[in-house]
Amino acid sequence: MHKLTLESIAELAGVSRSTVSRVVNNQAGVSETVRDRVMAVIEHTGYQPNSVARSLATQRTGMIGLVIPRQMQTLFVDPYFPRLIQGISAASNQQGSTLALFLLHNEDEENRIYPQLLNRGTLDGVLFITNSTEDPFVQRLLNSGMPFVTIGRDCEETPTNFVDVDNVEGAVTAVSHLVRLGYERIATITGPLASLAAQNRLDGYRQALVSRGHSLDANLIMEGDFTEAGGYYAMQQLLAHEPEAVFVASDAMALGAMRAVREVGWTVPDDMAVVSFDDLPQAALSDPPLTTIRQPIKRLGMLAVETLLDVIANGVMPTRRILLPTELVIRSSCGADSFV
Amino acid sequence: MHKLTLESIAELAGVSRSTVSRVVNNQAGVSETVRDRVMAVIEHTGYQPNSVARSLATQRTGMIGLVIPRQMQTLFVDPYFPRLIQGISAASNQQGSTLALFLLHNEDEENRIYPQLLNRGTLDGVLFITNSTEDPFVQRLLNSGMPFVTIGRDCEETPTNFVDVDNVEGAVTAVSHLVRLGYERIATITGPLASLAAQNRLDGYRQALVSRGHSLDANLIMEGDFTEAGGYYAMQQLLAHEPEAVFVASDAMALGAMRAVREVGWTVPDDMAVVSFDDLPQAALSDPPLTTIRQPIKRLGMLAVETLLDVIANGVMPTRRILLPTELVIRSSCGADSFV
DNA sequence: GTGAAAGCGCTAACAG
DNA sequence: CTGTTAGCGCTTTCAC
Repeated sequence: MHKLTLESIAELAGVSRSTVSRVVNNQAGVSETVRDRVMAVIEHTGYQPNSVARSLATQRTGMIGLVIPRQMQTLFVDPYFPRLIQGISAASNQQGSTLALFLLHNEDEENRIYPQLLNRGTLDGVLFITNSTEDPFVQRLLNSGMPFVTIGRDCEETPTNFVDVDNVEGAVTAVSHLVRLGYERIATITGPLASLAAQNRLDGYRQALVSRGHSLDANLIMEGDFTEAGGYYAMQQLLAHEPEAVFVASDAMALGAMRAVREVGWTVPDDMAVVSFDDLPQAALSDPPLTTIRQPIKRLGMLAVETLLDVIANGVMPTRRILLPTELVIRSSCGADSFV
Repeated sequence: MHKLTLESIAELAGVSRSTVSRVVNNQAGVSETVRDRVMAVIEHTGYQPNSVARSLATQRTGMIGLVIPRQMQTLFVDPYFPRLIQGISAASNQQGSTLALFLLHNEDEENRIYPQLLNRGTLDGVLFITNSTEDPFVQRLLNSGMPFVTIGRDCEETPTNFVDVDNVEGAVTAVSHLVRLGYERIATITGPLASLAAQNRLDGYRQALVSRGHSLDANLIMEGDFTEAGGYYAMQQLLAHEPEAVFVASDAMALGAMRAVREVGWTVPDDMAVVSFDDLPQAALSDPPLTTIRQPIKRLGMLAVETLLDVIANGVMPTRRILLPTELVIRSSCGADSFV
């Protein structure tokens, strides 16, 4: 089997290279008969255009990069990453793009790989996962003119395209639910406040309380780190201040928090109502099952790709800033049952 | 800033395109002075060669594809995938390759994407994750002449390059440990036997018992599905046959199995010793902590990449068939403590 | 040591 | 409607 090129197909079909090119790219201006003849040859030979050559000619590769800097490697501990990447991959398959993955493990790799991503003409665009509002790579992306969309970064100052879950709204929903159920002393265990998601959820907590006429008590706010152990420890601190209910900024922390509650002989939700955030698979299986805010992670990944392709095709303006709504999933940890 | 090409650098440095190319590619046959001069211009302008053009000329893209067919989407439920992909990514960064990710979600996508992977000249090689001995894609890879390495597939008939954890040896180690501790009635909960890893671990269980002069009892072999619930259910069946110890083919199933043991009022390891497989983070945190076989997953990913690059550079012969050793991690679920 | 020239396989004006 | 002709940016003989 000889190497198949446009040229050889053209020869076999008795037409010129351009005609074959037109047929392959489904362009108008080819007669039915010729088109059919060429198609037949293509089918028969199993010809596939060389995408590298095409990229060189069109200055487009059809490839998008997913960049995950080293701070974000924490993604890998929970099921966030797998679901996100499934969404991203599904959308990029569907749109005919190919996905290049760049996990940066250390600063050296970042220094070596970032310039390559930006200058070598390999990528049509970049998806960048971050939750810091001041990652230096964003500035470099901006300077390079490379189309990009960030996932999980909403920054007021430099208007960049981003998609994220609406963490503020989710937290407001969670806390409002507790208020509605009649709890008075509502505490929160936050994520690490260096993370934007953690900040946003804390903001939501505050907004919900204030808008419902509750006062804020600094003793009822405890910083965690999104891990089970962190939630456990934070709850131990919190217990001294006797909250009736707590909004925990992640399911993993909620599991730890409930462990701490159990250990002092209290029960959830009777002595302490819990609402958390994420809706991991474990959330439904815990004892008691968690009332939590479900994040549409896979959807978020798909939307990120669609937004990026839109930016690539239609330019950066206007800036796309997309927040995805969350959903309150009511189970028993909040004590809603007793009110029904 | 004008577009930077070899041509423009050549002009700035007052030399020809070929000379710049030689400098960029670190080839011999350029005088010190000229080389330095060219280097200076490159540094100063920040020139990066266009990799698409280079690929077209060299017929190499420096890109490897990681293909995950739909059966393997189960990878995403446990921490296997994140760790594997971290290893793959680390090695491919280190070797200067770029990694393209193909998650195939359904048959349509497989049909559409497989031909593209094989013919379009985009990929230098493919890493294929599977645990079926008869995936049709392997045959297509073979026919296409595309260099590839399989992860998790050891098939005697068609000799293909693969890397995997040595599941047989791991299981032998686990079961031998139980035998050594003096247990007589040793059961096993297997993975789904459609999976090669599950088969291998069952083989190891049998080998260990037979080689130690124990007899095999079909009542002590129960098929699970690698999930917590599956392990729970399998153990419930097993309890009727009163085993003293059990080798469970995954940590997740072991957690379920221990739950079933607890529910009938038995304790681990006094009434039932448990050894499992994987060494997930949870294995150390369970009650009691699991004695288990640790798999070097990240290492496996790195090795897969190195093997693939070796195949790409040096041809498919001889066939590389690499099995990575596992490690027995002794904690308390096997009752070893009481013997120390 | 250095440069000229011929591709790599495709797209995209521009003619006819 | 179809073919001719330049490129896309780089590598790689082959002369000098």
